[in-house]
Amino acid sequence: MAQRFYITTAIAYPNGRPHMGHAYEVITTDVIARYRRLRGDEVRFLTGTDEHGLKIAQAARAEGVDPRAYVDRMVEPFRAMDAQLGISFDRFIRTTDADHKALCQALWQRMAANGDLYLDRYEGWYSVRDEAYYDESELIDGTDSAGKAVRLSPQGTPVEWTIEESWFFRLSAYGDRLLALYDGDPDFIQPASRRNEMRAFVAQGLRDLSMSRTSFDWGVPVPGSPGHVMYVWVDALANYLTGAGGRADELCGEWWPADLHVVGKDVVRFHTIYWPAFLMSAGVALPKRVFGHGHVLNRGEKMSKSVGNVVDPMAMAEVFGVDRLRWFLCRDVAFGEDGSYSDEAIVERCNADLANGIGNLAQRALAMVAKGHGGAMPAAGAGGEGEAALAEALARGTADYLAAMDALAIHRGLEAVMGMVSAANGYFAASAPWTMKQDLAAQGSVLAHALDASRRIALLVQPVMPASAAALLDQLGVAAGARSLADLDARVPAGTPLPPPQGVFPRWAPLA
RNA sequence: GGCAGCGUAGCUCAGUUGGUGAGAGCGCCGGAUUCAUAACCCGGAGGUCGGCAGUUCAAAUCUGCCCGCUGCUACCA
Repeated sequence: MAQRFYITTAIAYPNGRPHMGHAYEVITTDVIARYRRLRGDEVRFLTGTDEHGLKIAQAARAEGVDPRAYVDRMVEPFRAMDAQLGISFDRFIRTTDADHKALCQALWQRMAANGDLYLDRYEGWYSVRDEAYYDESELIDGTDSAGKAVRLSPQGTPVEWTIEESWFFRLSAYGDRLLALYDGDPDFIQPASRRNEMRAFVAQGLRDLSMSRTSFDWGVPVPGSPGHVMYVWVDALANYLTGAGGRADELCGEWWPADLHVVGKDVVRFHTIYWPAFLMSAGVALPKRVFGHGHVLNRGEKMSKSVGNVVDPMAMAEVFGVDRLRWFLCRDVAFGEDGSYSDEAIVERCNADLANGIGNLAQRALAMVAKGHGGAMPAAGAGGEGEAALAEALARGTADYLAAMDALAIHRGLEAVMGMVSAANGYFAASAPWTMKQDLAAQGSVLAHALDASRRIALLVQPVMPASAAALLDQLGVAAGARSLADLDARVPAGTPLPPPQGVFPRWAPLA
């Protein structure tokens, strides 16, 4: 029976254009989703946008448009990016979707019914200009026009001690249960370094959480409490329930609980402390795992407008091709850690792995088949030591790949695949089929073994490079219905006509 | 400041509970080869395993100190 797998990305905050960080998250999550499908799992993949909150309201107002109109426009580049990058989501959720609003309010009422929400006052240093509270430690000292010493926000705007009515969530009551969760299931938070941080955070004691705002209205209204909108994270996190098919009358949709939330390391806290606490309060099952990925840096530097290194992932995909970008990000960046990218690194990596490795392996065998074997898959003989060694390397590589992918070590999985490529190219060179012109059967056998290695490799890289892998499998004569993990040992029958070879992974010429 | 972690070949990193000769990939150099996308294959280049001092028959792997770096340290997300 097919296993069900519900996977999500964090939802993006569309107060700007999508950047490489967004692309990285949806790509890696897509790879995992496709991998599960390849394994035969029944997958639900959710992604989308987080459209409420102060910053959106401010940005909309700055443009003099309605917030709804603003987000309707801002969401489009995110959709376009997903389409361009081949993101195979099942639903693109927007927190402004009608079904989501209803679910949020139901979730709220469940938490309230459990006695975890209470009305109190939130006090703090508030900047009217920024419409935001700041912690004492964030304030800087300055002087006003009269030369008097005053306290300023990090943006240099004046702040004043303000008291606002707010709903609070009894987060403080959940510390022990959260610690028990982390300790009872070490995989709940990954990587381990993040788990340690979150554990330390909880262990130091939790304060109750301000759950509503009255200073602006762009959010989900708190039921029965006019003037209050929900703290944006309540609304944002709840998207995973809505996306699972949850409704106001039944919070748990058919896909809940999530098997995996893939999120950036910067939002791990919200997903591993607030979110489980909310769910515990509402009496809803917890997600099984939260994975905090690292950030990808442009040449090792954080992207910033002042440095002038903000990269548009769509332009990048345009230049290099979607699959090259996907391959690079998955192969060159250790999943869970920060990584770095540059044009040079992408070209280098893709030329080495794709053009010289995977592509060349297929091409050298296919060319000989086209030339000397009438363009039909030759018969594979029983083979000798060389074939046995190759088979063993392929089996080991496949096992390593599966283990790594199951453990979310995507980069390790691809490393294992490259080991298979290396073994196959080694086998080809050692067998030297081009010297067997006098014995076409022997030559054909070597080619068949090499092509089968290519087939196995192409099968495994499908999650990362869907389009290229499909093109390669076409070249290899693999039937459309024989491309899942279950077909790993299904060799292409001898005699199968193979189309004229065409390089799937052309070498990238030196940058101009 | 507190807590956690890291610092191994030019680059990115592997190195279980301390023990035969310190590794991989990329890049680089040399060789071989010519089926292939000047790719593939083979070999090499030798890095005080951040520094110092210890524990031990034996430490990259344990302890202490020092230097450097990173992350977390809550209500913008």
